Amino acid sequence: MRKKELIRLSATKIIARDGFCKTKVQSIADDAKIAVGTVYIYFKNKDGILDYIFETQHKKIVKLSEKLESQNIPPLEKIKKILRYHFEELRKNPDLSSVLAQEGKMPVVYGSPWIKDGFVGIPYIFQKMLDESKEIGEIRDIDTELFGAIIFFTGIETAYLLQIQGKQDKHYSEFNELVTFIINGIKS
Amino acid sequence: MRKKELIRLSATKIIARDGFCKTKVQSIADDAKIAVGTVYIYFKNKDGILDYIFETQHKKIVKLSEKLESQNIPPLEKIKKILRYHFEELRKNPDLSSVLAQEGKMPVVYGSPWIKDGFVGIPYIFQKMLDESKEIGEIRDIDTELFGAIIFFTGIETAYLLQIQGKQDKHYSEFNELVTFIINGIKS
Amino acid sequence: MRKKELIRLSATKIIARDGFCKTKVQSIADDAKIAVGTVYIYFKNKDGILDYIFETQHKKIVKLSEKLESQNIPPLEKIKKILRYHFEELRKNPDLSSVLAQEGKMPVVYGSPWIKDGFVGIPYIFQKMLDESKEIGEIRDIDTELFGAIIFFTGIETAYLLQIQGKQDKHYSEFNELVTFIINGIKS
Amino acid sequence: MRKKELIRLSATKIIARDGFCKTKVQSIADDAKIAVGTVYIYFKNKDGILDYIFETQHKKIVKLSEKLESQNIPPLEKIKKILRYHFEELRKNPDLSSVLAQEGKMPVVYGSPWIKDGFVGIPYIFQKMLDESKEIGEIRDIDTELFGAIIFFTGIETAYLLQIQGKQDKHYSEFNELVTFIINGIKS
DNA sequence: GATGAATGAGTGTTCATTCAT
DNA sequence: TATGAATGAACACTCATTCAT
Repeated sequence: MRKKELIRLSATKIIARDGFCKTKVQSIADDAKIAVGTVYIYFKNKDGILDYIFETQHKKIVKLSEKLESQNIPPLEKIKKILRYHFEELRKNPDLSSVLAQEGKMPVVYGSPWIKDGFVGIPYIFQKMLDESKEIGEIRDIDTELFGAIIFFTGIETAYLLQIQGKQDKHYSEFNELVTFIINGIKS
Repeated sequence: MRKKELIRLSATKIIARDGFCKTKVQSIADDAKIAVGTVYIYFKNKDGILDYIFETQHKKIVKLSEKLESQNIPPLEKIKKILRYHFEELRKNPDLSSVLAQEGKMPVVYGSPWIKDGFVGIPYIFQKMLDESKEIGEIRDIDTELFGAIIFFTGIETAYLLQIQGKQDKHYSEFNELVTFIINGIKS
Repeated sequence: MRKKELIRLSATKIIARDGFCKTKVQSIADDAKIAVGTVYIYFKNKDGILDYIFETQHKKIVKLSEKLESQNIPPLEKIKKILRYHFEELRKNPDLSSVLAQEGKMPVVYGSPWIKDGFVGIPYIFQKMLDESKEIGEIRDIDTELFGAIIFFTGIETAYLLQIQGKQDKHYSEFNELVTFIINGIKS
Repeated sequence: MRKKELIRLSATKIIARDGFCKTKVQSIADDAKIAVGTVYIYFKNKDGILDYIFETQHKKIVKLSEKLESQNIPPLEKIKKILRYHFEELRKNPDLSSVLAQEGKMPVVYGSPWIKDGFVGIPYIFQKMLDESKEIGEIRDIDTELFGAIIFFTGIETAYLLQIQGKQDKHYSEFNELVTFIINGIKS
């Protein structure tokens, strides 16, 4: 596999376990069975690794949302699809949900170069969809900026909670509960 | 003020700004205008300071929930009251909402000595209330363990989001939106 | 002794032996019988230690030259006195002559904060004295900027050469030879 | 050009700018537009590059001195000729004068394999010439070992000083001043 | 010979923690 | 209690060197 991806996967595993700050670059390298120095060929520094983890996930979602935009789907449905996709990703990679939940609000992330259209950009995508939804009367009059973010972070959080509550197997049904919760919570 | 409280407040301020791991004990001491050594009279170590921040907030909520238990209030109403109280606390101390949101899921917290009946204990309180609520048919048949945690963390998250979105002044109305969102989301 | 001086002396010893770049901060700390961390209480970084060594020597010479300025001494005599003083310093501390000779022309030194009136400032002091000397016809028409520097660096170099040629004991007579060499070299 | 020479020239440029210790082999390779690995085909290690720079210059001077030996020239004249040749070399390659002045007294150089008859050998050549000169009464009774070295290093130093004082164009006249300085300094 | 990705020992620097005052 | 200088283990990052291609 491409070395950079190898490092991303090992880093996700270790950071999920130890937390970003307590994670040693050496541990990541050990897990990836490469030398420390190699990490620094692909990443400027330790922060860069975390950035890349977020960036990768961010890109996937943005790509999906762009694809959905070109389709004629009701906005709430689009939100559901993105949530489902993201949820499925996190189910397949539980460590990722830990990292996103644990490190997703760290100041370090907000100082990242990709922040301009970064992870925080996804709440904005949700906001736009909620705006559309509001216009056609699907949902009631909520603060879409706030709820865009709430919905996004609640999604990550729920995936994380399922994991620490040992309910990985119920992912599918619990996800439906979550969607029902959200939709009922905002619909007119 | 009692030195220990002084340290807690300074620590909350600094940790909110820099994140726990990047925070230096020296910075906290500087902010509190005391010597580093003094911190170690009141706290076993750096982790102990974060513990104490969570513990303090936890105790307040447990105290309130115990008081509510002795009263004859519908369970959903109890949840609302606790959320409102917590929200009000976070509004008065925005740094606290940053700390709770940023560090509340860190492994470090889960390794803390007070964890047994700790911060994570609050979701359990919510769970019990949701169970009661479910029994009397106020809400539909949800996974109360999961939703106890979702509701609790969403509360903290929302307070944090209001702050970074610069909506401190709309705290009250946004809180009502959040409560409506949650109640609508779970009611039968 | 003051810790900072202790570090300066140990650093001079170790740098003379290993060269600045190959010198480990740990070695300096070991020699000074203190912890590495202590070095960083007194110095911003490793470069700062070298700066301080130069700065200290520079200040001594500037002080002497200021004292001489206030006296009614022929300029060539002033140069002799400064050279003699510096030479005597280097004889008492052979390691210092190694450091000044070896590191005195490194780019690192030229990037130092004290460079404005720094070590390179001493050649300028010599230049002024040569200018005076030229005016009164003591010496011939030389490029005083160039020879100010040549005389200064030759002084350091000679002290260094005496050391590596194992002639520390002949310091006094060799110094007189050097002075004669310089004076004969520039006089009218 | 032969790769080894290419590397020597690039190394001289980079070392003059950054100092030997701070110079990365990668930088030299970049400047020479070759791969790092290639450097290690022509040189055993990084020190070897510096050795070669000195060795090259040393060989030229030894060659010249051997040629001069076979001619019937007064010893002082020989010294002048060598100095002039060396000076001219340094004028054509200012980076070289920086390297020789900056690194010529480093312990690293004294640990080099070619040191036995190495760069430090040139002072010895000068010493022999001064001995001859002293015998025929051209110069006064000086410590020829010391002055052989002083004269040699002063030559390098002066070339270096001319460069940092921005007097490259005056090289010729300044050189004559230097020679006059030295000859007057040592003659009977 | 030439390459440059990979290596990993080595080092500057930080910072939680201690303890003599 | 309070102090803050001193400690030294720990860690991010570098870079000379190697070797499979």
